[in-house]
Amino acid sequence: MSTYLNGLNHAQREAVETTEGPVLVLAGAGTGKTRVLTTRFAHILLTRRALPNQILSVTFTNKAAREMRGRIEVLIGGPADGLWLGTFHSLAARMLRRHADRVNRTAHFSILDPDDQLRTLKQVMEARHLDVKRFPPQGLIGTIQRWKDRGLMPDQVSQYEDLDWGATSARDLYAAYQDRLRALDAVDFGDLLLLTTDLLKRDPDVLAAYHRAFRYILVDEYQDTNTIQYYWMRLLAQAHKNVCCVGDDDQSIYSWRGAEIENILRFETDFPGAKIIRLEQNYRSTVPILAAAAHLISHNKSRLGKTLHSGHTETGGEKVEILSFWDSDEEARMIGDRIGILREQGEKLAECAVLVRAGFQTRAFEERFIQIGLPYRLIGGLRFYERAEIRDAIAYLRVLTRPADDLAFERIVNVPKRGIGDTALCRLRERASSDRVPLTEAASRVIMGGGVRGKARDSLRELLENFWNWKRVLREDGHVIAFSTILNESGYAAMWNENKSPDAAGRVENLKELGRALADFETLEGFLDHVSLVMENDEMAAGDRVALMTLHAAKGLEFSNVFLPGWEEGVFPNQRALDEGGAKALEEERRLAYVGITRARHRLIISHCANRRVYATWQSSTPSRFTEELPGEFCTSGGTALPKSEESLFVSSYFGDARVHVAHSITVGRHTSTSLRDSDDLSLGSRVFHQKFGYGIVRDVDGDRVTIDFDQAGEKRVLKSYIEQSR
DNA sequence: GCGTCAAGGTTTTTT
DNA sequence: ACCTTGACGC
Repeated sequence: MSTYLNGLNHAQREAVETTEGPVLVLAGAGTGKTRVLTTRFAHILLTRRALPNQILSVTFTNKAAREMRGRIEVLIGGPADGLWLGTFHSLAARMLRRHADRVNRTAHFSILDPDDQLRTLKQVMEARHLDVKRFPPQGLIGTIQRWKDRGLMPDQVSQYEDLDWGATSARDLYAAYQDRLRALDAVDFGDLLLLTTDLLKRDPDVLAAYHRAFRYILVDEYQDTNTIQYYWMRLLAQAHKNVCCVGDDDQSIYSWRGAEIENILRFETDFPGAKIIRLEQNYRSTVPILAAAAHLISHNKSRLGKTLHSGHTETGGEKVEILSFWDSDEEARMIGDRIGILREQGEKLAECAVLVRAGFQTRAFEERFIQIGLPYRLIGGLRFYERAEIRDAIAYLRVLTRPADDLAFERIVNVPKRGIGDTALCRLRERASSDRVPLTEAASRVIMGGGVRGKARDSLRELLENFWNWKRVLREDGHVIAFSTILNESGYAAMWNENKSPDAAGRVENLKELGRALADFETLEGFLDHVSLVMENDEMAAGDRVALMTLHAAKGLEFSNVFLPGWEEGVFPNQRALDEGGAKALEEERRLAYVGITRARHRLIISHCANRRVYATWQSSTPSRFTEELPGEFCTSGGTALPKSEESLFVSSYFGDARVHVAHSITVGRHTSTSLRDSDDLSLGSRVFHQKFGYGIVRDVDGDRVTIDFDQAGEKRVLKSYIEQSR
């Protein structure tokens, strides 16, 4: 009989067995969401409602897709090939390749990474003589991306939300950028969904074909879908409406990327009669951890309302620890030691995770873990394909397979150095734009026509000849052999082999790794997509290691022991997020804290530091307001920093010969922390002291920045937190 | 065309 | 403190 249904609770079972019609599963953290999704998948197969390739399963990350694939393979007892299972972007890419001609691309279009995007936009701006300094292209990329997230083509952007951008406007630059992408035979991440959705809207035949192809649709992490993802899903689901979306509004942490929590509310409107199932039995965490999560998230106002109950009968469990440390080095040291103790007690390192708010926080931990020889894996960070050597190697492959890919050509034309510099490249660009041909073609024309002379000409000719040879090798001997031929004959491999810098060896290793990965693919096309959409940094993935990652990267994972360091105002909640998004952002920060807490099964240790290094200087910091939002009866406090009551005392002291009002002054060893309280008002004309520039008079105050006329250094704009008032 | 030096920004989170 | 970028000189 159907053993795969055994052990499901009532709600889970309902979510699995309600296969027909629209279903929205509101699944709290640790309520068996993934289990429901995979069992539902298996149920549809085993009751012969559909074949494996007739189910479209969408996940948010590649990691989630891999895990789901693995679990499905266990359930159906065999390899799960040919499934339509992946991220929104990878599934959309797969569709878009099939119909590339309908969106003015070849089937071999390139998928640009963020770096390529930026270069392209810069070029577009420079072509219009826009000052890249006054109008930062990064900002414009963000604006364009958000428009794409909302499904807006350039001509659909209303003039009211258009922005002036020098002599032109953001919308016009968006249009020009899209034209440039088309000329490059390329798309960016956002286009994968935008162009696919546009095609499905425009072409009823294509849409109908997908309606026939997919009988069932499953969507994971539904709370994090943005508008374009929602349109895409709705278009595909509208015929049969057999769509099951699983999500948790309390774990919505991607609004900055255009995620719309409204999609959950919209679901009931767009799919009338949708069945709503709530999963509220938590099987993951102990009572104190659940209590901490529930207490914290109850401070949020905008929630759909969902109560998490413990699915366990036992009521024990260690209290949540809240620790105070002097600075981030001590925090890393103590957490490292603590993990060492856990290991001695028989805990697996792979069951320990350190989850941080922002990437820069991982450094202190990496340094400490290396020092004490604690094996760890850094998840996220610089992804494999973002490394320069990988991008270079890929660019060589792209130049050969995608003739219009000027970005790839420009990237490698002078790497390794061949004496083809700016002047030669300018000639090529001029020729390319006047003849309306890609750079590779322009290069051969310029050589013939004599536009470039000397060393540049010889090198360029040699490179083009190499291109021809490598293309032949690619055709005749396949991509694996071609890859090593290219690296050797181009001099690229030699460039790194001869490099004396300490990371050169690692780069050579990465190139070898790339070669191995290449061998896993039948075609170069499939591989290139894999690299830009899926490939992650897995060099340190194997073995029993502590996981070190951002909270965002931790979504969907669970660990027995979870450390949440850096719970300080400004770091978490993140000041920049609050500045940009206000009260709404605070709630999202709180949801992020909720995600962090609910990753823990047995042990949860939250910590904060009294001092943190910001760029080159020390700043004192106060514990995160979130620590106040945890239930006291389920928490204990500890750590090595001074107790909070003493810490918040205001102490008058002398600094040099001037009396200074010190917000917070703790002295341990040689460290002394002094700073101006945020609430301190600086009046114009008052005399202040700055640690680097000395004494001066306040001339202007702008938020946390102050313009000061220094006695010695002249007028400077400095951060308020670095100055002290002298009275 | 390439190397050296100064200046300025950097640290939010990701497909 | 670090890294990337641009200006300048050879």
